[in-house]
Amino acid sequence: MQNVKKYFTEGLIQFTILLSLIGVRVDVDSYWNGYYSPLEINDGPSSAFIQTPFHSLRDNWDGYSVHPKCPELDYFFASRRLLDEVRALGSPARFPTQLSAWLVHQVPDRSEFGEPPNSTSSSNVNAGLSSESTGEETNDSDLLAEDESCSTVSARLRGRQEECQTATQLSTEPGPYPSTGACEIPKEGLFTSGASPACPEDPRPPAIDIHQHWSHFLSLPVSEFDARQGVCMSALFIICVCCVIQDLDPLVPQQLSDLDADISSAISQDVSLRDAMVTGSTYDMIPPRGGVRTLVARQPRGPLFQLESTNSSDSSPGTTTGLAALPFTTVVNGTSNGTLSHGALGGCLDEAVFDQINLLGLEGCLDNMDAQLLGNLQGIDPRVLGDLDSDSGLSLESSSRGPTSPGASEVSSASSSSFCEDEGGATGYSSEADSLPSKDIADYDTSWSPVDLSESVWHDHSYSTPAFSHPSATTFPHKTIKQEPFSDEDDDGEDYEDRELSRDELRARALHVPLSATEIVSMPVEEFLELLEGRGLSAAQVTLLRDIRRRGKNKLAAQNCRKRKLDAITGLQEEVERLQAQRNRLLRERQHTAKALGAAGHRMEHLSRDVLSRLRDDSGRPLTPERYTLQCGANGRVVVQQIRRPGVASTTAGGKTDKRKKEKKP
DNA sequence: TGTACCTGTCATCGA
DNA sequence: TATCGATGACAGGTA
Repeated sequence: MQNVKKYFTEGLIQFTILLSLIGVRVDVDSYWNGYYSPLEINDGPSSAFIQTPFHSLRDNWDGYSVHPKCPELDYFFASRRLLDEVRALGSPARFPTQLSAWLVHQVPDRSEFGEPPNSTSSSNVNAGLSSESTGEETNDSDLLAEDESCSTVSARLRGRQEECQTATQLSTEPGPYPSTGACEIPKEGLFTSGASPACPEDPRPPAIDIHQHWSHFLSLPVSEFDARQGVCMSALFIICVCCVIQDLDPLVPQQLSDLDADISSAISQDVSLRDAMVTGSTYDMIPPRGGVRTLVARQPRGPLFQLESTNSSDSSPGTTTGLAALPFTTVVNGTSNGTLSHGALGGCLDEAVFDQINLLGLEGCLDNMDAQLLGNLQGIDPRVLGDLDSDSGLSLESSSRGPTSPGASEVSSASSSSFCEDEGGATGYSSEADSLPSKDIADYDTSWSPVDLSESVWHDHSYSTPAFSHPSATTFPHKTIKQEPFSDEDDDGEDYEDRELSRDELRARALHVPLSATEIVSMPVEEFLELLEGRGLSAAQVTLLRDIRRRGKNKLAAQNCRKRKLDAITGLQEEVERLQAQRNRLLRERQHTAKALGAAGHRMEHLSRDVLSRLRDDSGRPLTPERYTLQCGANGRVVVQQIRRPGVASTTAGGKTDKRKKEKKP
């Protein structure tokens, strides 16, 4: 298998050269650096395979790891914001998908058949890339970018001297072409023998040379090259995709054998690139059941490469498959296996996403669905909406769940604020009836395919969507791994209500307390006391109300307390790190200072020797450092001082001092 | 089965 | 004295 991978990898490199020669920019560096979005359109109306680096955002959905200079940053945040708005509409916030790759192959340029390169039949994607796809507005920056791309490719190909030489020979073909690298060679020359329509004024070298190069490059006979070039291109591209999937993205679970099984069929289909659709897990709106319109995830059953020849634009808006083929599912779901997604060039993320939404009728579907959801929501006490994850029916939307919680508390709040809290974590005294609601909420209103979402979808706990507890109003796409499919017994409406109520609310209902736990906890003290006194409640009701309020308050207080504790721990950890860094810095400074001090001492010693050697004592003998030393006074004057030794008299400048001392001593 | 973690609850203290 | 917030401790549930 390693040999196969190596072979495919080398094939990828070769194909990189081919793509560069035909004008398709291949950013190999992005592959090696884990930025798996190598294919970009450089020009040409037919080379419309584009990829949006959804998977590059796999682990940086929060945007932290996006390079600040990344040109896609703005698009990224814009798309994130828009997608959040889509989530906020009430639709299933996460669209699981299994589709990781889509396969397209090069179709003959329509310009070959005399059609204008910018005809309306060109792909929409190309239309969106007019500045590059037209090939006429290429400016210097583009050329520089192409140069960089080509140089990158060349740098990656140093180990393959032969191919590199071939590529260099092709790219530096003598002629009127600017020496901007292999990317400048018009791809038309590869497929047609005539001059390229992109640059009609420029004479082209004989196409046969190019064919010979290509034939040699592909180790194919010249006679076979013309007939097989399309297949070769397709096969190479498939190989390229296989290499990408197998070698470059370890998250892709599909096996190469699965891909190989589909290659033949894939090649046999004449699919336009722009028609290649992203297919993933799709949601179908099943008929209302018990008043609940349930989204059913439909797992794609086709081969990995969904070479559907149906034009995506034909999808009528508003159809029930509007949620299908969501291109941003890979983005939304950070744990998706998606690696290759349909989309536009880097920077066209949001356009691609919402173009797909529009094309596939998601907009209409969302409208229909959300209208229903909102209609149901209107009948719900808004305060109840936050009660779902609370055992006692209390809203946990406290400040402790806010996004400001840093560090460890952020993790805690992230997990607790998600849907998964319903199932994860303790529910307190949930051995009683109150353990039921959160655990089985999704049982009665969700229906997922057993093979659906199994492990790759709902593990992302990082998003928070307000849940509402009304069973007939929503679906709970979270934590459905353990959820049983629809069962008849789940249709019992009273069961719904009983399950979602907490213990305290059940008790309150039993005692006919007309208020919810949220109301009891959140109301002011005066109002609460007025409630206790003014409504003629029984002692049991009053006790229960006090207990509910006390427990609810304490629960929130406990949450705040834990949040503060985590914040304190985090702050202390940061403090420790800061102090350690400061200590290390001070140690380095001390070492540096000691070293500088030693050097200064040495220089002082040398200077003293030099000065003393130039001085003479009263008898004309040079001063020796053994007997004299230089002393720097407070006023900046330097004096020679004789080292006091028994029986040694001072001379020169130090004589006066010694004399004065001698005079003072008696 | 043991362990870590999360969460709800109780008891207690101080404001 | 009642109320409330904070916090330690405990218990139950889950992975």
